[in-house]
Amino acid sequence: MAENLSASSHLTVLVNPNTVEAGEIVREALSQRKTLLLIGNCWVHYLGRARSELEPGERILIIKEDGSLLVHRSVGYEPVNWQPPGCIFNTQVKEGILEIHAVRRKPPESVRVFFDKIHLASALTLADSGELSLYASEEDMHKAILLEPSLLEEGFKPISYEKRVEPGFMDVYGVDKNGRFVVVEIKRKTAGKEAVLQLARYIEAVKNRTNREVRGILVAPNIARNVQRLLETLGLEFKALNPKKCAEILKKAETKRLEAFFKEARTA
Amino acid sequence: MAENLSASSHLTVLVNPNTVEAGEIVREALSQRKTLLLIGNCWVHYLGRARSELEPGERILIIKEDGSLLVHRSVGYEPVNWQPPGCIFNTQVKEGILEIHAVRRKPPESVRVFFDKIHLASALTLADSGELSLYASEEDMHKAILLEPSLLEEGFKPISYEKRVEPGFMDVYGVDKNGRFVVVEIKRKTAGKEAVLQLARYIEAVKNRTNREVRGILVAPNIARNVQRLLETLGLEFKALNPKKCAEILKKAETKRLEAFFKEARTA
DNA sequence: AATTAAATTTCGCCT
DNA sequence: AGGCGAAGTTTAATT
Repeated sequence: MAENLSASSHLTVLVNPNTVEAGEIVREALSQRKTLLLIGNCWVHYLGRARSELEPGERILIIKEDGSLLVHRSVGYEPVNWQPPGCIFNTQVKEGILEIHAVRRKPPESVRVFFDKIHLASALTLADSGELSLYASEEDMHKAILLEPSLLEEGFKPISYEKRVEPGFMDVYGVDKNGRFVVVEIKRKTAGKEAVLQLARYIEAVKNRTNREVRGILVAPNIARNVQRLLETLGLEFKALNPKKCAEILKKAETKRLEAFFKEARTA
Repeated sequence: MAENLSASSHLTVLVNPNTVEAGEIVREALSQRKTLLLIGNCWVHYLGRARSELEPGERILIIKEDGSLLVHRSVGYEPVNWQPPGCIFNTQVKEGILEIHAVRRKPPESVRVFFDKIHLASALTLADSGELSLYASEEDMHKAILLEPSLLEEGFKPISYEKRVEPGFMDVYGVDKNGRFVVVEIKRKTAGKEAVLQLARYIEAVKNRTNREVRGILVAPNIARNVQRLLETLGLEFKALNPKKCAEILKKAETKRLEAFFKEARTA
């Protein structure tokens, strides 16, 4: 009844296989470290950090080469059931039902997926060496300010970055044109209460250690209106800076300059 | 060159289609609110809260009925590129390249996926009304009530737990704020007739032994409608309680307990 | 609608 | 290996 379409050794496809035929595909994928794709009616038991039961319904099951498992419903960004990479799998067909069991240690977890009807089964090899480049991340904003300190304000001189202090890591740390210490907290998107409080904690820590006055500047594309008041109350400052602009600056700047800066900063 | 397998109106599958043929499937899925599955060589541009570029490689693209988009690589739990539900899509085939463009407002974001080779294309309808239950065990519900008796009602004080009486073991046994005895029967799922009758038997046994008035409370996420009448007839009460909520309470309590322990350990 | 808190968070980096 | 912080976090609950 199933129609077999093996387009190549990289792709096996079965449409409407019975559970035994599907089981073969599953074993092929798991044993040969291929990606498995299964679409059909299934139910799922999960037991581990929490526990869940998923009633029967038609879903998409994906098992990847790294031993991760995803069960996706017809809606939603997140999988309804899953297992992170590194699982060990077990498969069996009993009384017309295909069971796939994924287990991992640390933490001990188990996901069991049961299929009684499979619409599509496929084992495939995905050749993928392409690289993902993420731009305008928060780290890029750090770099941009180190590279072009006037982005923060005229005369600012960075001393260190990602410096460890009491509550965590300060994004950027330096002195202004008048020689006063400046702690900079950077957010890629609208700064909320958390960012302000975080900055306040750093300020407090640095004040205690240096026994000198310290300015705190929050850098973000914008700040929540109610948070603005909190900022002022705590005697902190805000500097609007667009991540996009940082990306452009980084693009213009040569990698060499950045490397040179870090080398110099390290020896300083 | 493509092999067409329309197993039913709910499932269209094309193996090794050209980009034009694949484009038809994409449009079918998008216009009819079906789930789209595309496997092939693609590259992706993302622009929105951040920005990213994904170099060419073989991946799995899923577009769901709710307008969410996922691009999965051969490894990893997370999609390499995605778009949350509510996107608007645009498709075109130009110079042998299939482009799918997903846009959403608030925040303004755009994901463009380009395919130049498609191994598998499918449009499908996933019938899925199954419910996901994420919960704690029945024993966890017992513990939660013992830990936080107000979950049952204000002023309740548990006396014993899993106490042996004539027909078996009572789940929880205590007194209410007026000093009246209370027998509690707990069910993790919808309470049925058996649960009510079980509770009635305990009540009877306790009444006979104590010769005092005894209240009976059935605790469950909900109760079957016809059973509700039986419950009232027998003079029993119902208290809705979600297993998930119990799990949360236990988790919080555990956290507090640990914090207390560490604090004590530190001072010791 | 905006904000806060949780998640079976996952993921990466550093100690 | 464990711990901490960030994420294009997403999602649910709450104001």
